[in-house]
Amino acid sequence: MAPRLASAAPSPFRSREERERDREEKREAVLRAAVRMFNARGFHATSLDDVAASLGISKPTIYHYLGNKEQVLIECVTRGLELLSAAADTARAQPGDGLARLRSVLRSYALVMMDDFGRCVVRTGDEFLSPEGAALFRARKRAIDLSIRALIQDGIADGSIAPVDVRMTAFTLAGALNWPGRWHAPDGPLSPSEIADAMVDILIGGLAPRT
Amino acid sequence: MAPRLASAAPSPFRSREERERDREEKREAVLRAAVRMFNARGFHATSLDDVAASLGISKPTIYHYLGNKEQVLIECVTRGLELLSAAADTARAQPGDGLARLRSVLRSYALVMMDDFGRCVVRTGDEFLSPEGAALFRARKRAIDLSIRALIQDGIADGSIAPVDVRMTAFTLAGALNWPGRWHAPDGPLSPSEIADAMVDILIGGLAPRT
DNA sequence: TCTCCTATATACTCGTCGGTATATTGATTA
DNA sequence: TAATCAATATACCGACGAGTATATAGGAGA
Repeated sequence: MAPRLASAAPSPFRSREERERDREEKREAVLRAAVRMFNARGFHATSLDDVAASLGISKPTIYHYLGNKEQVLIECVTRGLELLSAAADTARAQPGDGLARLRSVLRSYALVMMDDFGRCVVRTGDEFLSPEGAALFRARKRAIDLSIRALIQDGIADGSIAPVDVRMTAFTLAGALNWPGRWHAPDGPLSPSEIADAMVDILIGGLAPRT
Repeated sequence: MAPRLASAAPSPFRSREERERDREEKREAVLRAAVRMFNARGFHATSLDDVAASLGISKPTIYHYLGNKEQVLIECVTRGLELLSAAADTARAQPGDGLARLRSVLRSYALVMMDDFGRCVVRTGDEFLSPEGAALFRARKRAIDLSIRALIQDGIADGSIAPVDVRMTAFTLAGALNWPGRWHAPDGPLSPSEIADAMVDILIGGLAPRT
């Protein structure tokens, strides 16, 4: 049999980068499986044995990739917080007045809340984390809150938003948008995008200045 | 020494009703202690030994009054749901147009969410309950949701509320008002009443018909 | 080829916690 | 006064689950 070209038949011998990519991929798979189970059954009610079983591997393998159970949770929450931060930052950099940009941020925020990792942020109370974990967690959530507040400020400054209590408004908006993270079922009749649009419309309705 | 009047010196011998009242009082004390710890540390992270210790009693005493751990949680959640239902029903029966009555319901709802038992409703996901418990739980939450929807309908009918998507509006309003149950700390600078007013104003703002 | 590192498994330890068996005390009732 | 019941405690059991000790197999590098 003629020897095959390297490009046609990928060698079973992995290079350095390939192995690192493999490793990353496996880590990611563990995280995905874990976050799904955490969301469905709760953190304390999910054992790492369960997570391992759902991937057809054994518990020590999870420890090999992720250290310990809290670390798994922290990585999941961090993923979610990163999505949220990204949503806030990119939408904030767009053109348009304050109200338009706020709308855009809220929409993205709502969508993240219907993603596995976004959900996890909302479902993970401080009480599940160690004090250090909780502090980190709070700091990141605060940064996102400040982003939203800044946007509301901008809107008030440029006249696209009525003069409201910035702090309470940010709390209220975020609170409402967090909620789908608790009840949204991916198989419902409305798509995440439709839900996000509907909620944002309702919330934004009261902010425009009365003409 | 002269014998005292019964009214002046309460006898140490308790009557039937007194004993029943005592029992009820103790049950209530257990529930209060439990709900506080559940809210602070999470259901799974709170052991009944902890709850018992916080009352200076022993675990079997809790079992004597309440059966088992899930029962304790169910009673707490039920208390909260009753407060919520009561808030919805009494405010709904008041005079005024739909918008005014909705405002009143939302305000009461928000206040309940800053009470120990109200908080517990929001912090207790279905995943903590047995299937039967979760079903009961969902049914009662649904009833409350329907109350709010009915009120929005009324407001649309009488012209005090703009024609909105009733279902999504009810979800959004309730979602926003649920949130204080997760972050509100009783020692913050704003009183529950102030928070409730501020949130309701923000949420209601968008519902009045544009003139 | 010998050694070392990575990935993975099996099988264990140990603490925690829900729940229970049983004893005790004292008031209630027949 | 004997029998009973309510209230409470101590001491235990059994399960579960986080985390670990240890073994193995095979590729990577010297």
